Amino acid sequence: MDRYEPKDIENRIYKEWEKNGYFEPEEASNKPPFSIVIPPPNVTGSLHMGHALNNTLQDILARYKRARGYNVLWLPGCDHAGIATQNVVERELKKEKKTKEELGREKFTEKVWQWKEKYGAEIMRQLRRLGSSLAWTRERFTMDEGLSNAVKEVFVSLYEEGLIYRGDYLINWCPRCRTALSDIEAVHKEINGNFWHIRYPFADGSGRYIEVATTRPETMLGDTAVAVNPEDARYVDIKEGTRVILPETGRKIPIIKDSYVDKDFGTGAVKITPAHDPNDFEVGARHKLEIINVMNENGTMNEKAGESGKYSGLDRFEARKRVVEALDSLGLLVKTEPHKHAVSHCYRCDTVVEPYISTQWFVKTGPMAKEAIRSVEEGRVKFVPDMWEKVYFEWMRNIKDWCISRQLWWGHRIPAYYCGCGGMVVAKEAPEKCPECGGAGLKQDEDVLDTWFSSALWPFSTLGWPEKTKDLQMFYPTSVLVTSWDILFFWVARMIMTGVKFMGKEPFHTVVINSLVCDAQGKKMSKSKGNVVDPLGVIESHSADALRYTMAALETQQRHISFSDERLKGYSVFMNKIWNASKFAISNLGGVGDVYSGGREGLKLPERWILGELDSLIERVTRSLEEYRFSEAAVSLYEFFWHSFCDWYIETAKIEIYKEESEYAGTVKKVLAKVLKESIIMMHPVIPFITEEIYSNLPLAAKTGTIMKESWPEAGTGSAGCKEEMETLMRIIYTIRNIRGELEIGPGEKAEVYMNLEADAAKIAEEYGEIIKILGKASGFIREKKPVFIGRQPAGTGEIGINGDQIKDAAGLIKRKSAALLKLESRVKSVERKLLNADFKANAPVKVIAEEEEKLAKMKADAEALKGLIIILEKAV
RNA sequence: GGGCGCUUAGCUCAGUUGGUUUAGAGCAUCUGCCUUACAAGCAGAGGGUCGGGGGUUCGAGCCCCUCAGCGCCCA
Repeated sequence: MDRYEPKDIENRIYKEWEKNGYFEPEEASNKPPFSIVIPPPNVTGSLHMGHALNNTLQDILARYKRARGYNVLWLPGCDHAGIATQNVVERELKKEKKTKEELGREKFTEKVWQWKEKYGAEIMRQLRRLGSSLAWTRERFTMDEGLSNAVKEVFVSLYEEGLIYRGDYLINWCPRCRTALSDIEAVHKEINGNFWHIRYPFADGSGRYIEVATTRPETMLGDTAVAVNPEDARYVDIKEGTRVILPETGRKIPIIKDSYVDKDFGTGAVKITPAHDPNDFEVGARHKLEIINVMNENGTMNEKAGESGKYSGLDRFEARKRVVEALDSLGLLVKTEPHKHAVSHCYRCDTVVEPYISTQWFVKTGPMAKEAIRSVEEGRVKFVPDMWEKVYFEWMRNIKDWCISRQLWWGHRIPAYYCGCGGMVVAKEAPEKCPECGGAGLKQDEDVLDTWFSSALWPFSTLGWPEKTKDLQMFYPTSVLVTSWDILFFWVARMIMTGVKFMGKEPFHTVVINSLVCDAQGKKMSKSKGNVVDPLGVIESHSADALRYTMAALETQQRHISFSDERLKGYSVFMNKIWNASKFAISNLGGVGDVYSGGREGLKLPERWILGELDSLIERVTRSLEEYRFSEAAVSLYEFFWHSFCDWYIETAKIEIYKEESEYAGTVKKVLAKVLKESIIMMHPVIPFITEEIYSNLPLAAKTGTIMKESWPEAGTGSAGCKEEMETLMRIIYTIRNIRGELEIGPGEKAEVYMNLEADAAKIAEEYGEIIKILGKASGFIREKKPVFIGRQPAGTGEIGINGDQIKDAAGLIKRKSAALLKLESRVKSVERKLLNADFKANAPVKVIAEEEEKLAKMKADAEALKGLIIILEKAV
């Protein structure tokens, strides 16, 4: 075993695992199934910190469950990310000064497929680098034939049931991507805009006018009414239907009354533009208003914008400026006031989204949402942490219909076919004849489906549905979904809806919501902020294991976790610690054969103790993982391995091992082997590489070929009671070290130790004097006090001291000790008060009272000892 | 406007049903050490009264109310 070189070792080990098929589930198995489907990353993307966290957690569960005897499937794949992928390929084309239109649909999609092959493979490579134990034979892509078939099946079925419909509605339109978006793809952002107050003159030539206020003056060109609240006193004299002249168009539009208008906001009069505002669209529908669309698909104004198309061809923002200028010059602009308001932006390209009227396909979500709400209400799907259930309910109970058509070329083409006669067929396969007129030449819908429509089917489409495959039978419903909360609505909610609808069963029983990874300052990582940490870079400079440990340790079920270099470095150092401790153990395990498997009776205190600690570690880590408390598991393992195993057990073991002749050394080595082996098995889900490498070097007889085939350890028994004994021993040593520190006795210098301990502690000190001597660097023990000694009382066990003839800083020591005494005395008082309280005595459990009394006694003894010490020190000054 | 979350040591965070310590960890700080697994280390030390206020209780960081600050989601 030479120096640990994570990079070479990690690559080599991963290849071995994959080659040996360790990631694949057993085909025929008696083991209970455990399955997870990966949240499919975009083909356009590369691995970011969010993926690193998300996949680390999934891998921890997969590896843990394998060790627990489950037949595990963790299914890999990626999704086609319609808009995003089309965008990047279009950008590529632009470099060659070409457009997708020049290429044509077929050639263009070919190009995208080439892109997908290249970059999809890249992200899968990165997942491998992270150590993900994904079943690569099951890799899927949302546009695979099978998954595409599932999409068609679902579309047709929902259509036939009336849950998918087509119609003209106001949708969110991205003028840059030139496609419709769903409501959740339009992201609200606070914008510093203006509120323009505009006068619309009455058509009767009276010179009277009505003042409206708007944040979007350019849309006035499409106004078809002005609305006021019927209760508004300012407008009671105006009869409904009174006409005003719409400036810049010359059109006459009516004043209508609708309680939708907030009379306390602005002027109380609202311009109504049904084609360009969702609320106005509804008002328009109620009042049967004309809908005038004044824009083109690319966000420019069309020929209907202004008198004789005055604004036609202008970009909407330029048109806004011109309209305001024109109104100003006409004297119709009353004022411009700054106004902060929410504006929708495209979640893919951040362009301001245009509410736009067009023909689109929608999913009627109500009925499916109702079922999906029940799934969570009735506990068939649980969220971890459960706080997310509230968020889920909130959204699901107010769900809107889902616009699923996208004006793109990359994606699942909508299986609807149109005939010249006006007929339409929705079918999985292209029909030969129009069912209405019998004519041939039906044309398929040009549009594709929202990527999330196919992602919604992921838990069963990936397993082969609608075919009745073995995988589907064995692994659906999947067990756990691990994902980030930012796609709770996009993905999780919709999977539950389709799962219940098409499989009759929820797609998973638990949704583990992982945190969003932010930078060290808690800010969201983003390219524009330049605070993005590249996980591959971290893996290169540290190791995949260090990154994974950091991720696990940080995952405390908060919304955000802060990734910092210091934290990473800390766990990187821990890897080194593990490596070195293992190196020590392995170099001493020659010839032990196997790990200790005997009872605890014949063992000495350190062995009994460390095995007991191991027992409780096993219980703790197991419980933590069962409850998806990743940080707790990681922290427990760290604490145990470093501070129990390395700091104490290895140090005591050395004493025995280094002895020339020690019969007991063989037992110590076996215990050492057991603790190390079981520790690395438990750490393996978090840090698979280093644990595999250590495992392969363990000189033990009974080993499988890989740590991946080892079973999860089981807690033993028989160490009860030794925890306190060991702690007494440790406290004696700790006290000696503490005194040495205060006396500034160098580590090379040995000191005579005075001990006067109570019975139990004295017995331990007697029996394990050698350990105390070596770890406390004592030259010997004495029973008589020297004239000047310094002692600190290990609570309740007696007195310990070191000859303090050469106290270097007595004054400083007195100061410190006096402060400590003061603190202690105030605590003594507080506990005394508690014990004097009759109500406490009456109501508290006996056990608690006894504990408090014991606590008080110890504190009092400590205080007395401190007092004594201070007196001695004062004499010494 | 509706909803949710957060506020514990200088920093980042634990603290699982209210009573395991005298509220913990890592990093940072201070002191002393190259002790044959590890200086990416070892030994020791200092540091918080748990955002403010009120309440429930024998007892609250943990439950309730309220105020303040920060953040997020939905409209």
